Amino acid sequence: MAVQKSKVTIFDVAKASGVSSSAVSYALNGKSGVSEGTRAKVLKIAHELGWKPNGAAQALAKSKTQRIGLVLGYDPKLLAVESYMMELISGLGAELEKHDYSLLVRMAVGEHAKLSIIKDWIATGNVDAMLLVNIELGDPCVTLLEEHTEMPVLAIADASVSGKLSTLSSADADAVHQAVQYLYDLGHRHIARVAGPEMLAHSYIRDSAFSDVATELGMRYRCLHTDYTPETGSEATKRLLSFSEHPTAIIYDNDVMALSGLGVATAEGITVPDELSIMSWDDSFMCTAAYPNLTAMGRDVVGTGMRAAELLLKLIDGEHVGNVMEEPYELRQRGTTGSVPAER
Amino acid sequence: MAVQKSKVTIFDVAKASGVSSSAVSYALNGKSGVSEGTRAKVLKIAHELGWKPNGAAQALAKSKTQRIGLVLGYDPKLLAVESYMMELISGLGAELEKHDYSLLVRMAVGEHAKLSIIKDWIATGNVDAMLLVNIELGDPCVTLLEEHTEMPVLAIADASVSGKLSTLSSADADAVHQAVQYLYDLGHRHIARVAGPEMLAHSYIRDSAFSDVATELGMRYRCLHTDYTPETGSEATKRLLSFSEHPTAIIYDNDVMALSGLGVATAEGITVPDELSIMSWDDSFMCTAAYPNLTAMGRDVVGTGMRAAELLLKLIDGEHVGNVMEEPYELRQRGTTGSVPAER
DNA sequence: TTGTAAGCGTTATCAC
DNA sequence: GTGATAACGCTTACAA
Repeated sequence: MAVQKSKVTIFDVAKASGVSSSAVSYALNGKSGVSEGTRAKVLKIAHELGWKPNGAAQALAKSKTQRIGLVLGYDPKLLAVESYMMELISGLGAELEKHDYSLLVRMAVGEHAKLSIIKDWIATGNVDAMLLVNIELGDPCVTLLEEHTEMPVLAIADASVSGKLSTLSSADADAVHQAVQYLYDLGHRHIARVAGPEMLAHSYIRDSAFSDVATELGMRYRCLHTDYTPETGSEATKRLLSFSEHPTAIIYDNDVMALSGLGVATAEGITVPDELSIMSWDDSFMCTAAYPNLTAMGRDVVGTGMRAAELLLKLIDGEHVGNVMEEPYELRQRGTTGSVPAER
Repeated sequence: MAVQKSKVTIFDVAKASGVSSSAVSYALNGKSGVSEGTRAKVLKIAHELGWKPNGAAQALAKSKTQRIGLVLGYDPKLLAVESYMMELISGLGAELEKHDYSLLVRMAVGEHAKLSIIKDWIATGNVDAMLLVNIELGDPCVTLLEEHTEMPVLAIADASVSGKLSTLSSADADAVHQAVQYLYDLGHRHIARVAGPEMLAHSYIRDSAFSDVATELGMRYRCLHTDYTPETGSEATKRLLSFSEHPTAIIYDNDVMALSGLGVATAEGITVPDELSIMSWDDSFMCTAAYPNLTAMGRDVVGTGMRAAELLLKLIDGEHVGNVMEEPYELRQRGTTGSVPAER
């Protein structure tokens, strides 16, 4: 049972069990073609010898790598400022693990890096399928992958930006409705939003939804875009509060900015939530660590990762997936939102 | 130049250029064995046909996968609560990208999962090298990898826990010195620390260093362990502040807990930094988003990831690495630390 | 300089 | 049921 130094092959197992290499292959893969007796013997010996299939050889013979590809945009700031990606990877990885799949990660650093990594994977066959995240408006990656139907792809995005690709749709639009209605019910009639980068597709989706819902409810709505950092979040907040008739509620696209917004309000002597309500779109540990705890729109990102893994495996099996809805967001009411003051 | 649907092989390139497959291989790999004329022709045709090497075939022939393995402990909370891992991955990935390497990620869910993933990689040869992070005290992974010298490994850890493995050593011990000395110079003589899980090797390293330095300087020092979440951070803070003679400064092992500690102090009417100084060990966006901004011990984690990638590639090339020191931490003084009140 | 052919370790297709 | 043997696509001696 000692761990073998030199790698053992099916030929070694075959010799040790006195059968042919193909018999070994059948036995190990649970296929018919060998008697139960020899199968048992082969399995026993393979285990004793510590045999494991060589990944490269298996991949070459089966044209299956047992790998899912994930391209991350290289912006350490963006990646670090939110726990979204790490949670997604956690769920994805945990689910893939059950099916003997691994996650192959590459960083897209530079201009057309993302596109060329995808091209590379299509040509080299280094992954069995890909997960596409952070789609931008008019993203060329979508077009490329639409053409290459031989590469299974799942997009995590709003269905309106993922073209013909199979999609795990975010519940953003619904959540916007939920959030705005919540503030409306609290009496707010003038709200603002501190959003992420404008070119990100999901920013755009939220932008539109916010505008629509605010109009529908007859509320005043103002939106400023940032790069997700607390600095730009603070700036935006200051600008919003600089008007005498400032909004009575601000929704932030991530929790770091919500936190910095809370700080700005405090520094300017504006009481939260009595004079100003604050909501965060992400619900990370930060929201419960802050004082007062931040009201947030939360969702189960780890669960989304797991769901994505399941769908990817379906796609690899040639099953149809289409457009699947993500679990809805949940409004987690905490200490930074309240009813609007009777008069101002 | 149209993208080929069916994969093109070197034989296709060979036929199209009227040479043999080996000539093509030589030409494409920049090896001697072909005239410059044919090389140019082959390269041109290969490009026109959109040829890219098949990953599995190349891996099988060269016994090189162009992949680095990373095992993450599956605890979405732990992974999400800090940006450390995502930053490390960013740096790692960006540097690997330059050398045509990818990152293969697997989640260790369950008891001995980490160990068996490592065993799997040793046997299947699915990665060329491994990065070992989050080593625990007496970690069996270290022992296993020490035996398998054929698998290049870099540990990111304190050299005292990584055995004979090549190591990128954290500068934790030095940083502890720096932090405590800083508080001492501000007049603090009674400090406390809210630490992470006790079984993590780096917690232990810091534990020891803190004890030593405090003793050396003749300071009172108290330490409580948590699971890194804001809830346990708050609890620990409350306990520390419940004594009439409470510490005048608290250092937290991560920024979420520091933030929650700040909240606890505020809620109890203790002014920061006038009556209590607070420091965070990690410096993420949260520290500059909080109000007041949190003083923190920061370091360039992305840079550490890049350095790790370089060292791993060296190891793969058979070079000696040994024990390399990480860049030192940097004390980033902000609004939550100050001199101790003249009398209490 | 060029082409032929033997690996690399599997899986899959055949006859037997 | 079993065992040769040919793919899989590339690298690399070894011949020509």
